[in-house]
Amino acid sequence: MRANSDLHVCVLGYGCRSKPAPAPAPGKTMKKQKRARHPRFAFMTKTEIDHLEDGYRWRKYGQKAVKNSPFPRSYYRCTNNKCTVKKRVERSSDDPSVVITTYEGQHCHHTVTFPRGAGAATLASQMAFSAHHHHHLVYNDLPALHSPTTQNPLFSVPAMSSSLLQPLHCNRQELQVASYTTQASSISSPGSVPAVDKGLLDDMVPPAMRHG
DNA sequence: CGGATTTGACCGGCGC
DNA sequence: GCGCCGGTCAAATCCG
Repeated sequence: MRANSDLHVCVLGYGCRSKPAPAPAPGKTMKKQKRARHPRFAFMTKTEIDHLEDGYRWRKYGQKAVKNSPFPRSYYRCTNNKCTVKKRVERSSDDPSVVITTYEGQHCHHTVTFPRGAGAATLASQMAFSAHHHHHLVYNDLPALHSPTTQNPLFSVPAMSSSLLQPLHCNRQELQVASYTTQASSISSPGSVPAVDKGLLDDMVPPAMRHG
């Protein structure tokens, strides 16, 4: 059962930790890089589903109770062994119906299965990744995730266009309908955030998807 | 039986 | 220096 009745996505932003990556201290198993250098971005999804399907396969590798939230935070890693993308999933303490998903890194492969019910997650993630590619959106770091009222969302997706729920049938025009340019410009102060243009759209839509 | 999930322990960063 | 906290590991467990 997919509770996709009220899917609402807000891309919060992305950024790289500005902290210098320290030399890997002599730990027991080289504890990876403590400070990730990968681009990160987070978006909020108003959904009852904890783990949104975004077209990629994720393996859960941890779960922790976090200080600011009564809900645990889950840690996922892309199951593709060549892909180091990670994501964190947690519920907003302010609004339990809102799931905050934080992606870290970029997929080096396409989706294994195109999402059906939760296209917003994929769309938002691809938008943000694409935005990173195009240097359209630059955040120093993530804004306060736990303060949805003061955040500065880049995109807002109040309602999932039915076209987005048609996997493999999304063509350029359909996606353009859902490119949220007007939403983004109305939410953000003029000029601060460039609208999602066709170039961006072009980048976020895999070639295989375009001929619909 | 293989892959995914759970869960407690461990480690490092950071603030005090 | 110490304690808190977030992030990751890895063994155990679950599930198809």
